[in-house]
Amino acid sequence: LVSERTGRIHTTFAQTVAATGRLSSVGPNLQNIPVRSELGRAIRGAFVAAPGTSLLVADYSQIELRVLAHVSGDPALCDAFRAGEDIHRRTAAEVFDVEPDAVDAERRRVAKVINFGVIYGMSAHRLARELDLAYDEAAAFIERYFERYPGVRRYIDETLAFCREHGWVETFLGRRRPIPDIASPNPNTRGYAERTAYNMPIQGAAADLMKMAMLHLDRALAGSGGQLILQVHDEVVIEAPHDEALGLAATVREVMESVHPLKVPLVAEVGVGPTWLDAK
DNA sequence: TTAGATAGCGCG
DNA sequence: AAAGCGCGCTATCTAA
Repeated sequence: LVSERTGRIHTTFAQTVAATGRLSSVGPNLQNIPVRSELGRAIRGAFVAAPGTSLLVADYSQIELRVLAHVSGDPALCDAFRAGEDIHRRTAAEVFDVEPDAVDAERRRVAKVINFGVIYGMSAHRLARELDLAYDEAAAFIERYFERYPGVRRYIDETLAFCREHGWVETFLGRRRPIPDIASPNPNTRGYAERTAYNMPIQGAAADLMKMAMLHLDRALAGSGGQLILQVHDEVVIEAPHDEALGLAATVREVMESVHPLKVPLVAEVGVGPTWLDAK
């Protein structure tokens, strides 16, 4: 897969594949390079900057949950992000009815799974299995989540009502996805369509924002030696000469955070290093 | 030999 | 795996 022209490996980004508006990466897929395990991290460390350059890795912090706060307008969720809180800690505090400072690691872990899972329709059954809880306990957590974040419940209900009426949903920036199965008589098919319907405006909006940011970044980098070389959904990798890297980091962060004003702040974190691993 | 489907596993 | 969503690649099996 090494290019004869550049001596490097290049992916191809497919722009009309993912139904949510995300890019996909093929030939090879560079959006699923391992990183979570020890061995995985070693593999990611094999991706190195060209001689004389550094890698900048810039990723959006909790972008989907921030989009959820924006589209739902939920007071507690918006409040948490505006205050710069740790969102998983905040959810734990809400669900377990304790002060954020009193949240231990275990309860934060539970809340993290709830934050990522419940809003996309995770069942109490799966939550129970994943967290090794009793079914009734898991069901109670989900119920509690929606009590504390009633705007999220409203967002889901209103999005489903809209989808049932029109047969499609859209991001707040106007990207549409047809959901014909919303009217299916088959409960499994319809259930899948419903979860898809309220997921797409969130995942899709995050994709919209990143695409806009990439256009702005390309423009901002134009006069420099830096260039975009990779995108991994909520993260971009930029290669820049050593002497420009640190200065560009601040610019990249500013461009990404100001791409489009939301009801809550957008936060981007930028790291610099000799490898893809070190730059995070 | 090739195409299509499935299982398993990597990422956000 | 599962009532979380979105992808791509390799190995394996079946059918043509």
